[in-house]
Amino acid sequence: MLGWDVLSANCPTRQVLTRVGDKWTMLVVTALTASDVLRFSELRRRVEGVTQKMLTQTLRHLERDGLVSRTVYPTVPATVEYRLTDLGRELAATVHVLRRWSYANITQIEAARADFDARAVQ
Amino acid sequence: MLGWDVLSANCPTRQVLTRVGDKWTMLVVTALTASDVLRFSELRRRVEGVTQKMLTQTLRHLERDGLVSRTVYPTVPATVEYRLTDLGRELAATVHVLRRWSYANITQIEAARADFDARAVQ
DNA sequence: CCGTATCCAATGGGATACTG
DNA sequence: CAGTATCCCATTGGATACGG
Repeated sequence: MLGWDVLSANCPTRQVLTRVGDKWTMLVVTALTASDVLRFSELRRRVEGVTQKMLTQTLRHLERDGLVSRTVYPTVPATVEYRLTDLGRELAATVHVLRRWSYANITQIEAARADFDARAVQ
Repeated sequence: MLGWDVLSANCPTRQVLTRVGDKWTMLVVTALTASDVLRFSELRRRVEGVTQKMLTQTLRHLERDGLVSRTVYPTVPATVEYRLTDLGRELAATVHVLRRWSYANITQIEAARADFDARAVQ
């Protein structure tokens, strides 16, 4: 298949948007962008609010999709490092743009909401 | 507040990622990017699989955030047009990049998954 | 045609406890 | 330290019916 179309119900590219869209993916990618390599516990500290379960799940998904690589060192206790792959860094670049856009426009968005809600009361 | 940080638990910019991340937002934005202006029923046909309820909800959220404008013509039955605002088009540009990236890399991602799953069986 | 309202099933995701 | 395994609640979102 050469021409993908995300608007088609069963286009596999929808899965990418689904993955990117789940609660912690973009935040984990953002944290990894800033630090090159991070251990599990560091990642957990940086992504405020994420639970151990969800961080593990998010990292597994990213690893499965080839976006993050996982390196285990046989120390006691175990040391595990996570970093973005080349493919992951490409995604990170997009996420970065979205994040910058959010920073630049969140004020305008909140103003729009306030305006919308004010009209709705009438 | 000047320095936002999406990694902070209660940074309002997280809401942007939440909004972008819900199931139909990026698809609706994509459809609107391609067509400039669309009626509700046209939008519903283009975004395969979306239900009336979810399309309405997604459009309301986008409208509330100032990303989509809604125009009602007092015909019988009602005619309603949706289009991206200037702010919405900025978001659309980012979504567009993400979509292109998905098209370019979905094959590689699926290969990575197959590889990951094959190893997991061992 | 373009919604709103309701009900309900499925999924997502948090809390907690336990292991190498 | 870095997981895995449950349990369970909250939210998402689909199906259906109805209204302007």
